[in-house]
Amino acid sequence: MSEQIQLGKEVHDDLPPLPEAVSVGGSAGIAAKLRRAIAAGEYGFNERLPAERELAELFHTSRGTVREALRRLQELGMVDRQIGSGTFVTYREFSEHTEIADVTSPLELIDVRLGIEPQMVRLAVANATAMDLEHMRKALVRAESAAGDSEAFSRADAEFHLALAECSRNRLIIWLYQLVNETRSHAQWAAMKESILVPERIAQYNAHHRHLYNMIANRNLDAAIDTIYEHLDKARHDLVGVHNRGRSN
Amino acid sequence: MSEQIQLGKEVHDDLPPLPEAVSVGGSAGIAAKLRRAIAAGEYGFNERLPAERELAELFHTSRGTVREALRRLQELGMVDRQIGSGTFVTYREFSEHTEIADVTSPLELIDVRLGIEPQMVRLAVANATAMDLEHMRKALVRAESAAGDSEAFSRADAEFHLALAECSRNRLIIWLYQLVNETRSHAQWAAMKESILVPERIAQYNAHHRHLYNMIANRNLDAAIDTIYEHLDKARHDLVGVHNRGRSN
DNA sequence: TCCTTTTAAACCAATACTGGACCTTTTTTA
DNA sequence: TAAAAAAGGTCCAGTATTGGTTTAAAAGGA
Repeated sequence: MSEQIQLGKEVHDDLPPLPEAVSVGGSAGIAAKLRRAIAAGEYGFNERLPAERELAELFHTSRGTVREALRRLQELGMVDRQIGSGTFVTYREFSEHTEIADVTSPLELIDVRLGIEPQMVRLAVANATAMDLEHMRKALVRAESAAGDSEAFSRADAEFHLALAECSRNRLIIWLYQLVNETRSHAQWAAMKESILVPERIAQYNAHHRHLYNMIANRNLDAAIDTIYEHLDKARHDLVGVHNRGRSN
Repeated sequence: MSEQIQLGKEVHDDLPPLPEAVSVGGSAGIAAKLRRAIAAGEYGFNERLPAERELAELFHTSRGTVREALRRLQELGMVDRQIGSGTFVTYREFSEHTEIADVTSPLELIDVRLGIEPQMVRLAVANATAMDLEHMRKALVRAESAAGDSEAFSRADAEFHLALAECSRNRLIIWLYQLVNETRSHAQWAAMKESILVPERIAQYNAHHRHLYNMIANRNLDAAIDTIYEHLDKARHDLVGVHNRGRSN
């Protein structure tokens, strides 16, 4: 394992050892090896695999065979490939929090947020420091500049709400909300992002965010509370709308 | 989702013969390395990372690539960047429950409960089954019969509130409340229990519990909500003498 | 033989990386 | 107090890399 991270040293490509890597099976064998390497965490979530041409050389095979192997991994949902960019791992290693995320529905999640976030807002109005507010503002700006990209907005949105949690200056709340955010970033919700986060809704959410930020900065408790309720109510409404439409086939 | 890890057959092949590509992966790879370095504690909370130009040299890459990697880390909420100052770690490690319990004050805990429990009550009124109510009633009876023993009451109290969480039929809420309860039962409370849980207060708490149970069983939302607020307000008051009138939904 | 897989090469389109230069802000130094 | 240094923010054009595709030949197995 030269996975060591030594920033003070040279990060050099020593050519990796390659003992009979081409032992069995053509593309199938290579796919199996890559799958195991990913499952073992050798390539973490969102990390990039070596380029196809590079893998071909490492496995002493041709690029076409490597591509066939990667195609299988893609079918398994373990990697995602992008022209000009690379092949990225989409497989998440199981964490201690993964199980709960897998059995939590988006609606349940909203119900939890309806409990926690208004309280976060109350505490934020009382406790937020200038630096907390600055973090919030930065996430806000990022979310606003990602108006067209549902994926980028989703990330910035999570960051904004986490910044809100940090405004509460309550470490337990921050910690709980990190777990909520983790749940939030998981599968069921991910599948829905594209259909829910249309530009019009993103604009509305951003408007809520900005108003919420202003009200917290102005220490206007009642208006801030109203805004967060409006925000979450709308999120739930948008969510239920998707469900209803989905059932009507 | 758990089928990828299942390999009961176990080919005799060695574990991942695949070389880990250390210095490949572009900006994603560099982001991954930095993320691991931070998670490993190589750069602690609020510590400054090397300057972008330095990192570029260390990783044998250009500044733009390093900036892209730092941008990802910023999106993950792991670092914050200040013009003229540098890039600072904002990531705190809360790996184990005991750690968060160590840094959580009783007041912080009450603030969290003030957010979660009223929502639990709302959901309980809507979703509680007969069996859920029976669990609650049993814990209630146990708490009432422990009127003289602060330790026994404390356990029964935790059980009662957990039963309340289960009435919500929301798995995420139940899971979160288990964590809250864990924090709640942590050592630093032990000393306080004796001074706070005098028989008179235990009697009041029990009265709250019974009323809350009745209101939920009768599906009386408003009265149930009022009761849980009264209960938590009193707990908070008993802690620090501060009265909270934070309800505003 | 016939069919599938693998190899090899070239080209395409999309994206990322590079290596500057110059800016504003912050920090340090003289 | 003023100047210098250092840090992140931004922009640019040129170059390199990456996955996608096609083609044809070679290899391997039933």
